[in-house]
Amino acid sequence: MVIGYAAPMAETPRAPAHIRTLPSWLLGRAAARGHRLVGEALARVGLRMMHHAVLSAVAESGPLSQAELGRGLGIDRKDMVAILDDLQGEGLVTRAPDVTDRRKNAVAVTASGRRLLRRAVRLGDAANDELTAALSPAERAQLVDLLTRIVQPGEPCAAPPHGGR
Amino acid sequence: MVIGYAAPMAETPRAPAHIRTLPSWLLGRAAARGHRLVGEALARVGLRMMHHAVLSAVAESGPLSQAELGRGLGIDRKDMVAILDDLQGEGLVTRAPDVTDRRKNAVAVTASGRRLLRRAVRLGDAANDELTAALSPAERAQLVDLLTRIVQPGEPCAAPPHGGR
DNA sequence: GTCCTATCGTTGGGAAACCCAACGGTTCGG
DNA sequence: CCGAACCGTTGGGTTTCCCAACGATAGGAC
Repeated sequence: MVIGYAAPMAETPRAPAHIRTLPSWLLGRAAARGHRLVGEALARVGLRMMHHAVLSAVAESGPLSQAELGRGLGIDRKDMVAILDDLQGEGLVTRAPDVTDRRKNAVAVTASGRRLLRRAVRLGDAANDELTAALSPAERAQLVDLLTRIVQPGEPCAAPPHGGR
Repeated sequence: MVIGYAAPMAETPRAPAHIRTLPSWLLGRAAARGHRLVGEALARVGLRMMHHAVLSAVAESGPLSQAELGRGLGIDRKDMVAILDDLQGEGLVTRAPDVTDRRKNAVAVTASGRRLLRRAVRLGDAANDELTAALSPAERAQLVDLLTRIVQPGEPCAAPPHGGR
């Protein structure tokens, strides 16, 4: 039972049309490219994306607990431990017991952490420029706006509504 | 805790997170949400995202080889084997040796595969509607356009015309 | 015809991110 | 005092991505 098709398959190697119109698919592919670009850029200062995000959050919002960091960035607690182990091991952040709540670790950025972050920000920004090279500044701003509204469907997860007690 | 160093540039009253303005970060978060929503939806018909993508590509572009599928969808050959093993095991696609090139497998969709795909498409579309619920139709179209232009330049695994090793 | 290169499917390994569930230590309220 | 809830830690697991081989096959060079 041979299907009698005479198809020069080499002509259309791509384009499943339907899937390419789905935001979920496009988001996945675009995120993969962004992850690759930014990952390669940050690797030049020995950082990974998540490490960069944590370092940036700590440097901006002062001493934070690991749980607060995880909620704010959407990182799992398991991974947060490993990330902070790495950052602390390289002297980029400090993990000190919180004085007011001994359950928490007060994560703070060090001087060298702030210094490295400055370089990482430059590299990350450059990678993002390359990622959005096909977009005009206005289009990029629009993309950021649209994505922000997709990521936060209702309220940010940092503030759960009153009810689940 | 007041950081008292004078910012040389325009200081914003509050800069919540520099990370959240980076397209790469937003893309990652948005893609994660889309993956979760679509994944849950497709799970109701026993499909995963990649399985759905492969099934859709095969149903659209007729018999294809595994390598062509992988290039068109950006899926690794290793994973493609496993995906097709699953799809074939459930009778959704057939893997027959290509008559013109015995290296290739001619992957084709079956009747039940096409039937299941129809349901999967509806579920996937609904999940994407929920994903982009905060966007107007025009905004969603704009998002698709912007994302398409971001994904294009790289063209993940497309064969480079010249290059080589 | 014989080589040589490239591709195809398959198998192997590993990395990174994601999610869930438990445990001891701690805080807080009843 | 006791239970509920939180925190950090460790333990499972899954999925996607990338690299490198191997035998089998196709196409071209000679």
